[in-house]
Amino acid sequence: MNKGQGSLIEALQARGMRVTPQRAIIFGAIEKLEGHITAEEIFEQVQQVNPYVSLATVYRTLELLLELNLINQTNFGRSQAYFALKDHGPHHHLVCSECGYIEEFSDTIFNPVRTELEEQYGFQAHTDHLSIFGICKGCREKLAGG
Amino acid sequence: MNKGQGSLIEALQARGMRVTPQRAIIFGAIEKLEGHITAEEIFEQVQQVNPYVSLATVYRTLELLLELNLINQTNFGRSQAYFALKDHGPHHHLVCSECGYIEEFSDTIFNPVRTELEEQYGFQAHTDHLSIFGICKGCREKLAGG
DNA sequence: CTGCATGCAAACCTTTTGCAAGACT
DNA sequence: AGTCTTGCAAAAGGTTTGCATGCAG
Repeated sequence: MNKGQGSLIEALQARGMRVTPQRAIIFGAIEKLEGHITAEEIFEQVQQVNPYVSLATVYRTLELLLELNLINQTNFGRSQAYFALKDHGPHHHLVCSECGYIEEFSDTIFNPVRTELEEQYGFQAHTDHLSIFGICKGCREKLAGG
Repeated sequence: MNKGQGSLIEALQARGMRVTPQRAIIFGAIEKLEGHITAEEIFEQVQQVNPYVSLATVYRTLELLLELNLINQTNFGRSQAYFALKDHGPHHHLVCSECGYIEEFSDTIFNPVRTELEEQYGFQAHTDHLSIFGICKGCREKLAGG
């Protein structure tokens, strides 16, 4: 599923979109940071490669990637948006309310829920990228212990 | 479970917090609007009672209610925050990506998911207020038909 | 009376946008 | 060459904050 380095460039080219240096740098940053990252984080990473790329361009590029369905956007209950490459299957996140730790888990766990919603409400759920809050293993042990 | 009118005032008094006229008006607005409402909506409703209450106070009061765990905050994938009284049991929302329609469903549907997360990840999930996106019944029919 | 709450306005943070200049195909 | 993209800076939208004043307890 993972398309490796340069996948975003190829994806863009395949759709006949322009691959500008800025976009290439931004793609590189996203691929390097790999995970759920904010526009600001991408921007900082981009700055290290070329300080003349603007934040506006980062946002515009993210918008483009969203339109092309190459990344997805979430906000883990926080004020900024988090972005991630869509290169490793549908999944969701456990977000620890104590320490902020984020762990992935597979979408398959939601299969029964999806079925239920379909049957009960006629609702076709796109369980794309949920964030479930709670207490992670580590924090539970810490809290229990002391 | 529903504590009826005035419940917020009582809850505040019980905790020894001040009940100012502004807070009373804001509480009234929240109880009247009953549902998932934005700070702005609360503000507008409050204005109809007393136009001298400020938006800042609305926000400060909402913050207070959050701290006291009397309301919860969600953002249905949108930029503003939505608030709701915590007076009718744990539940979640189906948000239609087509028409914006929002429907509630009970938390019990997540029981298997919670168990699974506990067993697999040691994660204690607080499935408080999830928003699941998808296509609602009405829109599915419309899309299928036309 | 005292400290917490308020109003106002300005600050803040994240994201979006208008416009002229520049670069990709 | 023509169109799409960029940078800059300003605007926008939602939320928070500093400070002097006012009111609840």
